[in-house]
Amino acid sequence: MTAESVETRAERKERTRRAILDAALDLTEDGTLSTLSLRQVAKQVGIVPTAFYRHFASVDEVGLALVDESFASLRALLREVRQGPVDGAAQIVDRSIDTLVAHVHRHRAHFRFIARERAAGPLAVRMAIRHEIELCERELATDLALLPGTAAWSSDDLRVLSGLIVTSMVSTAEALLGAEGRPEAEQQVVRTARTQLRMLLIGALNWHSRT
Amino acid sequence: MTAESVETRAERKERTRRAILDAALDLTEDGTLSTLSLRQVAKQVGIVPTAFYRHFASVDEVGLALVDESFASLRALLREVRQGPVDGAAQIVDRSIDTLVAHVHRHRAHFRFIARERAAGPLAVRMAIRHEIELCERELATDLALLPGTAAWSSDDLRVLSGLIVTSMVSTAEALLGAEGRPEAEQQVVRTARTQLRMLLIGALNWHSRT
DNA sequence: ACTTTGAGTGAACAGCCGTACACTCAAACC
DNA sequence: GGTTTGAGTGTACGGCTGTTCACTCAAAGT
Repeated sequence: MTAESVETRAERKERTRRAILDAALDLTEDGTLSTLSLRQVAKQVGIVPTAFYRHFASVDEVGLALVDESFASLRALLREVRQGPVDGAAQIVDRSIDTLVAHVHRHRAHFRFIARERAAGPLAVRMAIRHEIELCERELATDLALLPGTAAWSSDDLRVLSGLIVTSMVSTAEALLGAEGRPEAEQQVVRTARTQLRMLLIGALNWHSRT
Repeated sequence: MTAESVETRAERKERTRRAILDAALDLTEDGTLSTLSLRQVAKQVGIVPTAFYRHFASVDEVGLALVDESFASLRALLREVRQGPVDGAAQIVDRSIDTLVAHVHRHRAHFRFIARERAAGPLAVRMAIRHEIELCERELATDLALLPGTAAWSSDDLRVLSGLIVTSMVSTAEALLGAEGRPEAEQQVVRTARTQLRMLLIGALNWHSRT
């Protein structure tokens, strides 16, 4: 029988590649990308150090791949929030934060990775992350332009507000990671985030460009 | 004659200690504390590796000392801003941001260090930084309580607002570091920060606790 | 069936790492 | 003036690092 060769060659390669990414994600939980050694990764994956080069030219490239992955899932999250109904402001706030919390739970390792490397990673990785966050800000700004009340806003002011919101959400995500596994601390973070977003929204509603 | 022994023993030790801290600050410009090796530091200072232990038990302890230093100067900054006159809101915003910009220029290395290690440093260092930032938030909250218009605010809401402001200032500082040496980019960051703080202020002025 | 391809192997290398240990020798102390 | 102290020295060690090179050997291509 030789039951249908269960794994094609490309599949096996892809599986190893995934294993490398997962190992890197796991091993950066303590330490940075720059402290992550190729040999540690290889050992955890179960391959010999030199086999690593069949998949990536350096550890930094693994970092860039992880940035792509992380923001791919984050963009999926944002799309999800965005296509929801535009009901009251309070509902938008609550729904956004609930979605963020769920996503941080689901992709904790990715968020931790981004939070760390955003400030401390290799230059190329830092630049990639900064670029992705800027894309998020831009997308949010175009969405905000569609909201009632922002008709008279300058595009600069829209970008400023979206920057403010993104910054607040990033720091909320970081706080959630810090509250790991302590439900009451996490609830506190969620309450704070809700109030923060509402304050921001009130500021926005009373804002008039060109004052 | 033997002209007054120019350096006492304790002075010399202190000078070496400073040299170690400066070297660490300089060498972390590329890489993190965890990638910083005791041997690199020793070489830059001009001492043999083992002499390092006369001053610090580990690289992490150097990190903690640097956290102390950084926030000592930051607290001086905050005191300076705080004791200024309480004129119009716009003046407070402008003065705060100008002071921040000046301070980031003066202590760029320290700010870079904090920005990096806040997310990526050793656990003890991360905790120390988080604690210091929390102190800043608390002090700001008590100052905000003295401002007109916040009389009816709950203490929770005061903390939330001060958290929002601190977060915004931290991200402004990070943006300033990113705009290193490009004056037009830096001016853009300053303009954005001003608008952000004003939006926050408007949100605060229209806020009513317990809604 | 024969050839090519390429993921994974295994030994070897030069270099850096932290740290242990025994030491010097001048300032500080009594 | 003799003794103690302690910052800085020099050597040596085992362990981990990235990268090289020549290799196997089964799947894929022809």
